[in-house]
Amino acid sequence: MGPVPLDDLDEQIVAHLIRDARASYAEIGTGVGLSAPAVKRRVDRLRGTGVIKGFTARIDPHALGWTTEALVEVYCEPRTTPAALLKCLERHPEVVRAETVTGKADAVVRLLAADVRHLETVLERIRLESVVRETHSTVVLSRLLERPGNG
Amino acid sequence: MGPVPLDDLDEQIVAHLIRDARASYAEIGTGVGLSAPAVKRRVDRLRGTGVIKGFTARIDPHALGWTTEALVEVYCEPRTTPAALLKCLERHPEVVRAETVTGKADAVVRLLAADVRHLETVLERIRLESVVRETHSTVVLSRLLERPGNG
DNA sequence: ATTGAAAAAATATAGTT
DNA sequence: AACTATATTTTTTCAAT
Repeated sequence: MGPVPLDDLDEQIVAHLIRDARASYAEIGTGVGLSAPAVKRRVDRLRGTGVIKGFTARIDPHALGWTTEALVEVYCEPRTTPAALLKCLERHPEVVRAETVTGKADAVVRLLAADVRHLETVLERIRLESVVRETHSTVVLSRLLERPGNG
Repeated sequence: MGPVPLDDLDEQIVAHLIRDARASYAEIGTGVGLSAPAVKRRVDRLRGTGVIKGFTARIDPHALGWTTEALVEVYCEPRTTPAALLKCLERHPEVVRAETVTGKADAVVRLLAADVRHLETVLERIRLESVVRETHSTVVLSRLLERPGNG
């Protein structure tokens, strides 16, 4: 699982797939000066080595009426394992992302809720979890910048 | 720009595309009991209404040797507009995401760096920006949970 | 708004340099 | 490791219900 070296062609192919994951191999090939089968071989290899984890649709939650996002610092009870925290968090569908962090908090959790009222109920639900000691929330006002792929 | 209502079929199609953005229309159609053209029409409509913003490849930064992620609270100089902050942040390719937030900080920025040394140089660069007054960083230890699509 | 059929395009799998 | 050619699959278009 060491660092996988990408040549210029791989980088261009990855960049193209980040921009448009449904681009045809032929289209990508035109851009990088490769035939469609050659592009496919490289994409297969990039998936095999784990560089490309998969392809996903980017959804606009606002268009669906999910207007409220929050970043929540979660403080856990002593001796809570990451696995236990994960098991607890994945019970809540509003949790869109969670990662353990350095600092006072144990994890930062991203929540997506329909509105502030919904957000409040989610936070209540999460604070009821036995492994959660405390939560500090900040509400997201607007997305300034988003670079897909890693974002 | 009001909330777009999705019926069950739309929801299933969106869910399928979040799981695999390169799935063929025929494959999606088999899952939801629709013909390929019918699926395509719905996907086109979902793109038109902005529900689907696009399709992207999910990259594993670790596989590429980008091992260090950080969440940075950015405190701006008084009267800094979001537009000015954006203009400043997009100059730094390590900024993967940025959003304005409630609370003491003005924005939360996600950074992706090759290593801690690289992270340090990025933070120095950002702190040199005239609109930035202060930064509080926390380093990401591990991704616990990630639900693609909105994540 | 979906279906079905036909045309066009893209993909997978060869074999070749 | 990449190209060309070919068989197969998929996408797209269009007419019809």
